[in-house]
Amino acid sequence: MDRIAAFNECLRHKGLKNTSQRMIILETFLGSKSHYSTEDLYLKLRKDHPKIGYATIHRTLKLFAECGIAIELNFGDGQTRFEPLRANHHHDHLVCTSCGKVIEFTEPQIEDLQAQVAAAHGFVIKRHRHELYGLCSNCAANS
Amino acid sequence: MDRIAAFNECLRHKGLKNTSQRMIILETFLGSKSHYSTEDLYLKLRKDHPKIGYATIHRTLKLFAECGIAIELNFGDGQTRFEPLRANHHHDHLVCTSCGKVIEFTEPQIEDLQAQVAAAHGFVIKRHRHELYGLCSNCAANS
DNA sequence: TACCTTTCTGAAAGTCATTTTCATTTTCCT
DNA sequence: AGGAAAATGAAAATGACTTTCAGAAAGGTA
Repeated sequence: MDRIAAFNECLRHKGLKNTSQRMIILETFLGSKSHYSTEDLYLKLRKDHPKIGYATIHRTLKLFAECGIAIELNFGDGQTRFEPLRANHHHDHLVCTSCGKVIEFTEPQIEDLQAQVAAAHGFVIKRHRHELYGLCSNCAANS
Repeated sequence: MDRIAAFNECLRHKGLKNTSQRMIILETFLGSKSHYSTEDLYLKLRKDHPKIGYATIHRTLKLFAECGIAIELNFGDGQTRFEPLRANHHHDHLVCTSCGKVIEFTEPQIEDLQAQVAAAHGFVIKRHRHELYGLCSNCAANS
């Protein structure tokens, strides 16, 4: 099941309706590797779909997160960003605090250790956030 | 050097002044294990020091972070929290999404792996955020 | 100690991302 | 096709945080 089908499934499950706006937003959202804020996506969509309002885009991004189509990211700049989620492709982030570049990484050993830590405290983990902030190779070289 | 002395040192270094409000806020802040939001600390201080304003408390908490007395935490609930920082005592967090309980953990192997990941991408890490969200043992048992 | 420049403070106003409201439009079940 | 339920978009509201500003306090200097 691709992500568009998964979203439709989620809408049906929640008793919500499929609208042209939601499809347009979903396709644009999936068709990029970016980490969109509502503002980013609003500006991008405005070119071809000037009638779609900011509130609708924000509501829809939150809905994507609820449906498991996207995850919310917060890199501490005051804006929530949304990232398209690929099934079975969990990853964490390296964030350059100078140029804003974001690199994804996966480290199964860290995942294992996390699970051990949680188990040691009796926690049942639902999700986690792991972000490394610093300078990317370019910015480190030029500073 | 204790943290009060370190704070005074930082004030002097920045050319800032030591005021009674800053000392009151610092002592209250250090005298607790909590993860304070500005609001939390404002409400707590209001009992004994009703004249200290919200803005002063928030400015002071930010200043603590700049001076390395505190770190800013963001658990995704829209409020920034500040945690007193002990020298040489880095840790990460387990957060219960049901009751709000926060447990600190340390896992040196994870720290090592992080450093390896960063090095593999040429990143120079300045700080990181690692939070595990789920249900604490109590909440897991009662759900 | 008295002065005086700089920084602080508190209240109120301002920002800004996000959320809600509400009148109208659209979806989709029967 | 008809109609209940949900969605939309514009505007207003919210809430955390930040800034402004006039008076107060700190702390260096003479």
